[in-house]
Amino acid sequence: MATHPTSGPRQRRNPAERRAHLLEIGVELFGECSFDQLSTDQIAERAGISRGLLFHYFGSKRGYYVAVIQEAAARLLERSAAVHDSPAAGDPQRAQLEIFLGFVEENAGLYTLLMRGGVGVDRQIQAIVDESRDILARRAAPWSKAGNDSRGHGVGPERLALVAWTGAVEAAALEWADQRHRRIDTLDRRLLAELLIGMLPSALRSTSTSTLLEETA
Amino acid sequence: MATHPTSGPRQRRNPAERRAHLLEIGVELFGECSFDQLSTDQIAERAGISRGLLFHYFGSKRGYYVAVIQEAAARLLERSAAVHDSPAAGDPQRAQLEIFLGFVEENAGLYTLLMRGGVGVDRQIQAIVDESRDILARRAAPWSKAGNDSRGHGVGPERLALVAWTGAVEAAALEWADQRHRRIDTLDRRLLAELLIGMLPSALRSTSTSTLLEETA
DNA sequence: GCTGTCTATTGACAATCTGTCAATAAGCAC
DNA sequence: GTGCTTATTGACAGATTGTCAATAGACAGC
Repeated sequence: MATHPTSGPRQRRNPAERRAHLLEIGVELFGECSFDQLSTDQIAERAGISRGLLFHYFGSKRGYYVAVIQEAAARLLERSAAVHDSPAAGDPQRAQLEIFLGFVEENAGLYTLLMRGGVGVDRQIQAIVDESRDILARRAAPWSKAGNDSRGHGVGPERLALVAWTGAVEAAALEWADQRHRRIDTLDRRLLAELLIGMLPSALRSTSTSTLLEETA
Repeated sequence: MATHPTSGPRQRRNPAERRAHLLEIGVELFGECSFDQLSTDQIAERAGISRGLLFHYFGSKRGYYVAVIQEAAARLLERSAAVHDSPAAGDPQRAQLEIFLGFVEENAGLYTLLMRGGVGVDRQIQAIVDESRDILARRAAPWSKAGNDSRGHGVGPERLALVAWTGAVEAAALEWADQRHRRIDTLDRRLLAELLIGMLPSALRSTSTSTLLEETA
C-alpha cells in the first residue's frame, strides 16, 4: 500500500540503529506470518520506511529473513549462555533446561519462528537452525562431549540418541508453551524439566551398551 | 519459461488422472524446493501442461501445496494402516515403528516435506501435519488410549509425554535417514526402534506417578 | 468416415510482488 | 547560511500469481 512513511518527513537514522529496528520488527512479524504471506510492502509500512530501504540493508527479502532468523537464534543463545557461563548451585543441567523452557514460554512466537518457521525454506536457514540446536543440546546435555567429530557433532549412533532427545525437548517445549498459553492444566516448569531429563538415560543406554556395534559385537 | 507443453499437441486426460499426476509431481518437486522457490511456471513445465491448468485444478498455488501435503500425509498413513490393521505376530508396537522407519528411509524427501516443509507456512497445513502426527503416534503407542479428550487428544500432562516421545521419534527418524543416506555407520532399523521404545517408559513414568498432579498429590 | 457436442486445456491479460538505481533531502561541519 | 555526506526515497523493470474467454481433443450419433 503506502510506500510512504506513515506520516511526516523522512526520518534519518544511524544505520546500525535502523538495522536493529528492522530486525526487531522482523522477529515480530515473521512470528505471526509465514515468509510468503508477508510482503515487503507490509514490512516497510510497519517500519515506517520505504520498500527500497529494506533492500538497501538486506539485499533481498530472503536476505532479510535470514538476518531475522539469525537474530532470533542469537537471542536464544545469548540467554542460554548467561546460565551456562555462570553455573548456579544445584544441577546445572536442569537449570539449563528450565531456563530454556522459560525462554520458550516467554517467547513462544520467536521460538516457533526459529525452530519451525525457517525449516524447509532454505539450506542456509536450515544450517543456522541446526547449529543453534546443537549448541543448545550440548549445553543442556554436557555428557555428549564424548565422541564429537571434527565438526563438533557426535558420531552415528551416539548423535542419534542426542538428536532423539533434542527432538523430545523441542516438541515438549512447544506443546507445553501452547498448553500454558491456552491455560490448560499441565506440568510446571520444574516437572517438565525432570520428565525430559528422565528420558535421557534410556536413550543413552541403548546406544552405549546394547547396540552391539562396537565392543559387544 | 515455456508455457507450452514440452512437445507435441495438447494432451487431454481424465480429470482424476490429471489431478493425481499433478500431485505426484508436486510431492517430488516440493520434496526438493521450498514453497516460494518453486514457481508455478516450473511446476507446469515439469508436468507438461499450461500454468492455467494448475490453477484450474487447485485454485491457487497455495491450494496446490495444501493438496500435495495432504497427499503426502495420506500415503504415510495408508502405509502405516496396512500394518496396524493386520497385526503380525510379535510386538505390534515395534512393528509399527519399524514400518514407520522404513517409510522414512525410503521416502526421506516426502517425509521431510510433510513434517518440516509445511510447518510455518500455513495454519491449515499445520492442522494436517498435526493430525497425521497424532494418528501415527497413537498407532505406535497404543497405551495412549487412556485419557483422550473429545478431540482425540490426551489431556495436559499425558499429552505432553506423548508429544515429547513423538518429537524424539521424528527427530531420530530424520537424522537416521540422513545418516544412512550419507552412508554413515549407524544403528539398524531394529535397534533404533528399540531405542525409541525404550524412551517411552521414562516419559510415562514421569507423568503418571511422580507428577503429584492426580493421585499422589 | 463425417459432424456436433462437451469440456479439458490453453494463452493472452490484469494485478501484485520483488529487486534496481538515479535522484533527493536530512543532518552535520564550517 | 552554505556545502557536503549519505540515508532515504520513488519511479521503473522484470518476474510471478491469478483470471477468463477462446480453443481444440475425444467421443457419440449418424
